[in-house]
Amino acid sequence: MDASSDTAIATLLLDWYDIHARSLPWRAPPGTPAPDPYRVWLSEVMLQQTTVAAVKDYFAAFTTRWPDVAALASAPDEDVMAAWAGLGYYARARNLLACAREVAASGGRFPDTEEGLRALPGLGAYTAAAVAAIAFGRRAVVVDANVERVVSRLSAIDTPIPAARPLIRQKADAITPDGRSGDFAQAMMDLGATVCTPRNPRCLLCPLAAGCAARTMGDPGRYPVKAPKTSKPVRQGRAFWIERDCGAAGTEVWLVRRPATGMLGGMRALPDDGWNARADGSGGEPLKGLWRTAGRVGHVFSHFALELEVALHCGTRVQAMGEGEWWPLERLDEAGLPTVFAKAARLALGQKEDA
DNA sequence: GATACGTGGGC
DNA sequence: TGCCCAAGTAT
Repeated sequence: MDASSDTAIATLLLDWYDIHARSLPWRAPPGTPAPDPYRVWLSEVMLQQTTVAAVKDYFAAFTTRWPDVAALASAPDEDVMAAWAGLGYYARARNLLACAREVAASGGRFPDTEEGLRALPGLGAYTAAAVAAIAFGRRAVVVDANVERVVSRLSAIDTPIPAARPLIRQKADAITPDGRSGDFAQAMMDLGATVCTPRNPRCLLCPLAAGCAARTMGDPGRYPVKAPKTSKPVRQGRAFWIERDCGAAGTEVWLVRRPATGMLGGMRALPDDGWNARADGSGGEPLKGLWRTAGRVGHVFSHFALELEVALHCGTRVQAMGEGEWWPLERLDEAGLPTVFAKAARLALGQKEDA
């Protein structure tokens, strides 16, 4: 593909975007001034490995509660972690706060260059390029999974990802125009999300179909080529649901805070028997007395699956065990439990209703 | 380069 | 139903 056709790709794509751009809460319409860098940054971090549909409510909640970077920087850790609960990849929330505080401490404005952005916590190559392009109009080569798919199809790249990444980046660089940087980046992502989809791409609607090698060869869905996935181990574990003043008004449950790093790091949780990605749980109940089983919940993490037995202890005047807090059942939805523990809680509460 | 790190939706 | 996938980053 020569330079003139590379230019043609950008023109065709931007013309398509002028008509078909998705309207999203964090986005400015095509050709209009860039949105607030805080909102661009926040949305990009939330969107890392996460679907637009899942992000929308969280983005609204965060921007309502913390309208600017100074407000977010001032928020207590536990409030931000709880607000992130359910969105996954919790290191993002920890890095989000660290980044907000770093920006706030250095004057309250985000760096306006890709290099400056890349130095902030939680901003890797993709996010730094995306914010530089979308919020600051900088020319940047923005490569996410959508761009990888579009480019690997345009050029029919047979090398599997991740080995193909340097070539994909080079091809993406070649078609990235000097102007309309933010629009171009978002146009590539919109094309990938709505037309050049992973399965059953809608080539008849694609503005780039005429120059697409994969389309010409007849099987665009074959790209990008990826290495086969390895299967996930299945681990066994137990979680402990401990109530005090069981059945009374104002019943509370014992919650702990997970260590700051690792699985579900920094999140509120039920006590458990130490299950992790590498081993089944092996610890005993944190409290002597009568236990019964509520049942099991299944949960699939990014790199393993868990079968979690939920053990119940319903006592009166239960003593506190180590670090943790008694949490009122009627406010449990505000505790910010990660999904696996929210499932366990639902099971435990269902048992109570049955009893 | 390989691995750890969540979750929900689509087919 | 189970597998694939998503606007990746840190180590």
